[in-house]
Formats: sequence, structure tokens, C-alpha cells
Amino acid sequence: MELASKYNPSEVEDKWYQYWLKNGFFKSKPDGRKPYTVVIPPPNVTGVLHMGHMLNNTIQDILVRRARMQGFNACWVPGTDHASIATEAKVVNKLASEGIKKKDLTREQFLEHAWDWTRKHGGIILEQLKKLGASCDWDRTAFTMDDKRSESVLKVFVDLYEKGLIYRGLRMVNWDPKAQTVLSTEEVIYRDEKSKLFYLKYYVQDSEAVKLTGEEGEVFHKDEKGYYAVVATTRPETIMGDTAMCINPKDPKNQWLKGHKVIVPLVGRVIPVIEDRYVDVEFGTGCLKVTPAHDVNDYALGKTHGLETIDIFNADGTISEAAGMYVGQDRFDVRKQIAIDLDNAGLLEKVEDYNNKVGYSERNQDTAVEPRLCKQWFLSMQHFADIALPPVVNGELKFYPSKYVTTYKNWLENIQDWCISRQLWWGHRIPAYFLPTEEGAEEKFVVALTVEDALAKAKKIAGYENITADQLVRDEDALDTWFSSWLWPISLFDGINNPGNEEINYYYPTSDLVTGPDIIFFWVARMIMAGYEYQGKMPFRNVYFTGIVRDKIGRKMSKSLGNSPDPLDLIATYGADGVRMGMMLSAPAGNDILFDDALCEQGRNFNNKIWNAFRLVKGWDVDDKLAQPETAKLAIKWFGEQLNKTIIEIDDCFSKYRLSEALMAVYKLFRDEFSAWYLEMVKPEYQHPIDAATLNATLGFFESLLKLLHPFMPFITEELYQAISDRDATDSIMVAQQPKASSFDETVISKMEVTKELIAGVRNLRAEKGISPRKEFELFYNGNLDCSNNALIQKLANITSIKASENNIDGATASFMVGTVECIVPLGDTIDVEAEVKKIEADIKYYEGFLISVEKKLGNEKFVAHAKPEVVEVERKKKADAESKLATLKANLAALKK
RNA sequence: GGGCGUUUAGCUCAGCUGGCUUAGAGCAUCUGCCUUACAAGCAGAGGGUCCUAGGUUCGAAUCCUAGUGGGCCCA
Repeated sequence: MELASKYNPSEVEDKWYQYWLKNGFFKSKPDGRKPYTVVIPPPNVTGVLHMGHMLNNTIQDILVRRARMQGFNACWVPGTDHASIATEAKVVNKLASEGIKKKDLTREQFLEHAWDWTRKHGGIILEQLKKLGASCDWDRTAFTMDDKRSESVLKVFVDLYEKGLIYRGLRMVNWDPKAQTVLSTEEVIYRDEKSKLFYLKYYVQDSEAVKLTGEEGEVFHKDEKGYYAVVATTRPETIMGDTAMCINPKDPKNQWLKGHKVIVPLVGRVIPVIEDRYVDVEFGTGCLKVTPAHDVNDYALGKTHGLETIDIFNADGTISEAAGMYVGQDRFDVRKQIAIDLDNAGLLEKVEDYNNKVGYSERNQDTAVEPRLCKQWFLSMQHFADIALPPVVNGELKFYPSKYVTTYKNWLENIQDWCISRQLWWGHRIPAYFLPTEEGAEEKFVVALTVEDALAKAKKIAGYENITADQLVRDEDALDTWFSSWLWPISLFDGINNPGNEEINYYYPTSDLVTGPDIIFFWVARMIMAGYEYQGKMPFRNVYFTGIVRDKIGRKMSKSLGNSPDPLDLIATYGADGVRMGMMLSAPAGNDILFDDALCEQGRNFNNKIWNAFRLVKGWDVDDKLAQPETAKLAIKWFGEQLNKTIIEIDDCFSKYRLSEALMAVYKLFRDEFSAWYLEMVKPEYQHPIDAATLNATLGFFESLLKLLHPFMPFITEELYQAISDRDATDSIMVAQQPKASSFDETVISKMEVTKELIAGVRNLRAEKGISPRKEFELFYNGNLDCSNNALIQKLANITSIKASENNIDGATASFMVGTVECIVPLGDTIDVEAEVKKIEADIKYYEGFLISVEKKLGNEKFVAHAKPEVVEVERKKKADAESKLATLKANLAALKK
């Protein structure tokens, strides 16, 4: 059968994926082998496959496929994440487009819509991953809100509450006014923003009583209405919530304000001037307005100084009744309006441009986060920091690249309690039940897995002995999505509900986690915490942090920029193998990858190279009676050693998670050593048969190469593995074993390097002189040449004989150096003396320069005295070699000039 | 503002414990070639102030100090 000269991935990829699925090669169940476990970072149910997923899952698949081929029981567990804020937002928007408002629905009705959404979109990414070749055990596909995972989450909540680690507290939290939910500190993104600094006048109430100190550095303001203080703020709309003004007790500018009261501009409220060292003397005027309900630091000041808190915002970011003015208007509209009103009232001293950082919601990136006082559920984190820090710091659990250990350490050493409640319906509803209480009395609640348990617990509370189930009101809020994700490596094996079961014992701790550094706190750190808390062991042994996929000019890929290619289009164009290779070639761990279609093109081209090498080998006819030529014996011996050497190199790269280097090693092995050299060495003459021994050895090498390539390029390697010889129905490359090597013969390889150099020298000469490769030459040499590969030199350089140089070779010659050996080719009358002289002179110049640098070293007594003897010896050898080369070159030059 | 990486060819990066033939790879570029597996290919070539300035050392891309540019994390 005639094979096309170009490889067509689209014809083979689906076929082999179906074959793998049909034969259950992706499935894993506990057995006597060692496990190799990876849990997928669950993609959002709202998402579609993007380049980040491509990179991340390609890496996971490479690791998993390789482990499987090393005899491990490889298990890659797929799944998706319910992503409460993002999904709820999408569902709300979808309903809005149908004219349905969330508040018109009951919780149950809304959740029905959300589940519909999830059923419709949730599996899309996983289906797309199959196109990439992902070898996940699909029977294990999980969802963070399926029954087992939900039960695990609620159990853990109850358990941590009973351990006293979960508490309810009134705190200043980050509020997303669009999603109308609280966020954790990690979900706030700070961005630089050009804004304005407003300088507001706060008149002193008893202006007549003001006594200036007259000290140096004093700054006061006075106009016809009396003395006033100036407060600089970026948020003038919050003055309705001001309950104090604060100065630094040591600030000479403002000593005169001590003990006075000032009047909030426009509002007219009289507030005290308090003193606290917290105030930055250098910022603005040194006078700080204190709004305890709307700023974390102000809240702390309010607590210390016993200030009133006035909450002037509604949940949606509009001004509340409590503010007394601008009620119902949006916070940013009010900022503009109040500046005008203040100015008109003569209460605005000045406005300056100012750069500051504003926090935005991670999920609604157009929405500025509002600090807000709320009662929320928190998880105490100190305990978790204490158990999660040591294993990473002492290297028991490894990060690749290791620089992230520092990031991790810094975070854990400055840990803050984790706000785990969200004012959302889509998610795990908090298993807490409130008891009826008097108006204004402190809230009472119980935490329990079921209403029955809750009732039993409630009845034990004094005064509630006769409470009934319908009097219990379950908390409306849901848990932060990460509160389920952090259990992922345990809950996937049902280790929370069913501790010590066969699967958790076998698969846990998992082996490698592959994820982005952006979720090191959200997810990685918290999984480590949960791992030690609930299993007493690390959740994974190694974490591989990928880089961020950017476009070729370094911009992050995003929907709004439209600079992200559709991964499925790429696969259609270059083949999954081509795309996988393109991504991996330039993706060292932790480094961002600047993605360019050209990378995939390189991948596709390499696929084609493999395909054509196969076409060549497949095209040979075998003749059993044919004796094996000397050249083939030499080639086979050498390539066997070269293969072993590269296998060791690849093993080393994988052990350090240097995947792109491992791929580069196997790429060069296939393209340069195997295709460019080995195949040329063993290739029979055109239309001649090959001997059986050489063909078998070649097919064996080819198969080894395919196995080495398989983790990177699963489809083409299966296609060729199946085509290279007849296989049983279940003999797949993906369950074959990787070739192993423990040693190699370096002398065989270095001898061949000299041989290759010599052949290249002859080929170069031909190219330079424009002499056909078909014209045969004799070759003479001067010096100590190892002749064991001469047969190969003759074959590949088209040389009739190789002889030690006699003194006089008839006619003109051309020569080149291989190491210290001079190679001479008689050229008859074709030589260009002038060009040859030029070339030799350039060589002489180089070696003279080199010799000087070496002699400088050796002439330095201190070098000879201090350096290690081996090092000195190497320098002496360099010197001798250079001198010998120079002697030869100079002799040639003299002969040419004669 | 605090902390942590990073800075090597046009681009992306190796370069480990200081010495490895006066600095490497892949890609890109340029020049030849439609040579019989492969033009999605082959054979060559060019391309460097190893960010700067000091220091340590017989010897620095490599170690130290300060700084520049750029990045990330935290506040």
C-alpha cells in the first residue's frame, strides 16, 4: 500500500481514542501495583476549554501516560467544580434574558435552573479534553456538588464547628455589591487606578475656643466662618458615615485640634477629634476621617475608641436610609454629586489627582469591592497553618519550581481567618439552624447534618426543650466553593464519608498535582491543610506549577482581548499531537509560555518527520539470505548506546519535572540521531533489500522511540505502533512498558561523534567546491585516527578508501581538521587556492587567539599552584592540541603558497 | 510600602558544586539544494558588552554588595 507523504492526524486520532476507551485502558482499580494518582484541577461548569486547560491537562496526561508505561497503576480522576459565584451569576443573567428575576423565584426553583445549566454545560470541557487525548478514568468523573462530595463538605463543616475551628463573627468583610455576597480576602484583586483626592473642610464646632500652640510646624486653617481642619479622602461619599476625626498625637501640625469637636461637612453631624498613632502624619494633612462601618482600619479605630458605626450602604452599593441624604443613589454617582455639592457649599478646599489601589471582585471584575460589616462564618486558620507549613518547608512535599515555597511560607505565616459563607444559593447550604429568639437578643443556632440532629441539639439548650422542627430556620447562605475544593483529593475517594476505605488507602496520598500558581492559596495550600487534618498525610507528593499562557507579545490570553485561539481549532489544524508538542516545547515549569501557532506547526512538522521515517522503514524489502553489512553492525551498536544515553537523560529530566527538556531530548534523538544518521547508515541501496537482522534491530529501535514519544504524542505513536507489526487486539502502546537503561558506553558514542564530524567535513567540502555527492574520493589523514568506523565514513561520505597520508599527493588537495587529525581529499584540479588560503588563515587566527587565552592561564603561577590538578591538565591538553593544529595548518598554508 | 523571582543570540530558554577547547539549544533569519522517506524536507552560515557598577578569587554568565529594567505575591 502506498502511504501518503504527509501524516493526517484527523484520520487517526478519534479512532485510537475510541480504541483506548473500548479496551478500558484508562480505568484503574486498586491492585498489587504501586499507584500513581493525579486528581484533575476541576474546571468550572461554566467554562469552555481554553489554552490554560490545554497546557495543564497536557502536562497531566504526559505524567500519567508515562507512569502507566512504567508499571504504575495510573489513575487520573476527572471532574468539575460548581463555581458558586460564577455559575450563579451566569444563571441569573440567563434568567434575566428570559425576563425572570431571581428574587421572584424560590430557592428550590432557582436551583432547578442552576442544575439545568450544569447538566447542559458542565460536561463540555471534559468532552473537549478527550480531543486532546486525556487518559482520565472517566468512570470516576466527579462533581463538587454531587452526593458524595456534598456529604463530605457538610460533614467537614460540622466536624470543624464541633472542634471549635468554625465560628460566626461580625467582621469587616469584602462585599461584592453586584453578586451581593461576601468574598474572602483572596478573592479581591487590587488594581491601580487614577482617582481624585478630595480635601474637605471640617469646621471646628467651638471655633472661638481654639488656642493655637504657636509651635514650629503647626498648620491651621481659618476663614470668615472660623477655624477648620482639612481631611483628604478618596471617598467623599462616605462622610455620612463619619463618626470621628483622628489625628496623630505626635503630629505638630494638628496639636491645636486636640480635644475639640468638628462638624462633618454637608451632614452637619458633630464628631470628636480622637488621637491615635495609627494615623500617617505624612498623608494629606494628617487628619483622617473615621468611618467605622466602611473601612477595615477605621473599624479597628472605632473599636478602640468606642465609636458609633453608621452603615450608609445597602447591599447593592446604593446609599441606605441611615445616611439621611442621597438615599437610594449609587455610591459612584454620589461621589460625583457630593463633590459638586461640597464645592457649592464652600466645603471643598481642593481636589488633586491621585493614584491608588482599588479592590475588585475576582468574579465580577468590573465591581469594586465594598468593605462591609457583616455577620459571617469563619474558619480559624492558625491551626491549619501550623499543620500545613512544615511539610512544605522541610521538602517532604515538593513544589516545582521551588520558588513557590517562599510564597507559600509567607502566606501561611501571615494567615488570616477564612470567611467561608457566601450569600448565594448555588453551592453547599450551610448546615446551621437558627432558633427563635426575642427581638434584639443574641442569635442562637445549632450546627448539624440533618434537621433531626439539629432538633435534638436544640432541645438540649435551656429554654428550648419543647422546640419543634418547623421553628428551626436553616441558614440561607452557601459555602465558599473552595470549601469543597480543598477536600478534592480526599472526597474523590470517599475518604471523608468512608474513612479508611480501600480506595482512599490505595490512592491517597496522590502523586502529582498540576496547577497554576494563581491558586496556590485558594486551593493548593488549603488542600494541604485538609489533607493533614483528615488523613494525617499530604494530599500529593509533588506540585507542578505551570506558567500562564500568554499570546506571543506577552499579553495574558483573555476573551475581551480576543487573543486566545480556540483549542479545538488548533487541534483540527495541527492535530492533537502537534498542539501538545507545541505547548510543551516552550513550557518549562513555572515559566509563562508565549503561545504562537508556529509552535504547533513545529509539532505538526515533527509528526510528519516520524511518519516519513516510518514510510522509509516500512518500504524496505527483507532478504533473509542477505548477510548483515559491517556498516549496519556499527550503526546498531552505536544507536543502542545513544538510545540508552538519551533514556537516562529523559529519566533525569522527568525526575526534575523538566518536561520540555525531556521532550527536546527525545525530539533530537529521533530527528538528528535516528533519522539523519542511523537510518542513513543502515539504509540499503536504492531498490535493494535489507538483511533481516538489521531490519529487526531498526524496528526495535523505532518501537523504543515510539514508546519514549508516546506520553507526549499519544495518537501518532499508537498509529505507528499498530502499523509497525501485527498486534493483538489489546496490545496497545499506552499499556506497553517504557524502555529502560541504566548505563551506556560513552566511548562508542564519542567515537561516532568523530566519525560524524569527519563525514560532515567531507560533505562540507563538496558543498563548498560544488562537487556532486555522487563523485567518489579517496581520503587521506594525518595523525591519530581511529579507523573502526571507516566503513561508515566510506558509505556516508562516498569515499573509496581511507589511508594514512603519504608525503606527496598528486595534484591539488583540500583539507580540514577533525580534532587533531588532518583529513585530506585530493581534488584533482578543482581547487581554488585563494579560497583555501583564506580559510586556513581564518583557522590559524582562531587557534592563535585560543592558544593565547590558554597560555595566559598556564603562565599564571597562581593558577597552576591553586587550581585542581585535573583542571590544569585539561588546560595543558588544550594547549598541546591547539599547537598541533596550528602546526598542521601552517604547514598546509606553506604548501599552498609554494 | 513590604517580600520573592528574574535580567544570557531577533524570540523562548538551558547553563547544577566557579574551570568542560576564547558562551549552548530550539525557533526565527540568511545562503544553497525539488538528492530516491520527508520542501511540513535536507545541507550550511551569520548572530552575544552573559543588564550595569563594584567586590571575592589564580579564575566569575555562575558567588557577594549596590543599582537598572521587567515580573509575581502581599498590604
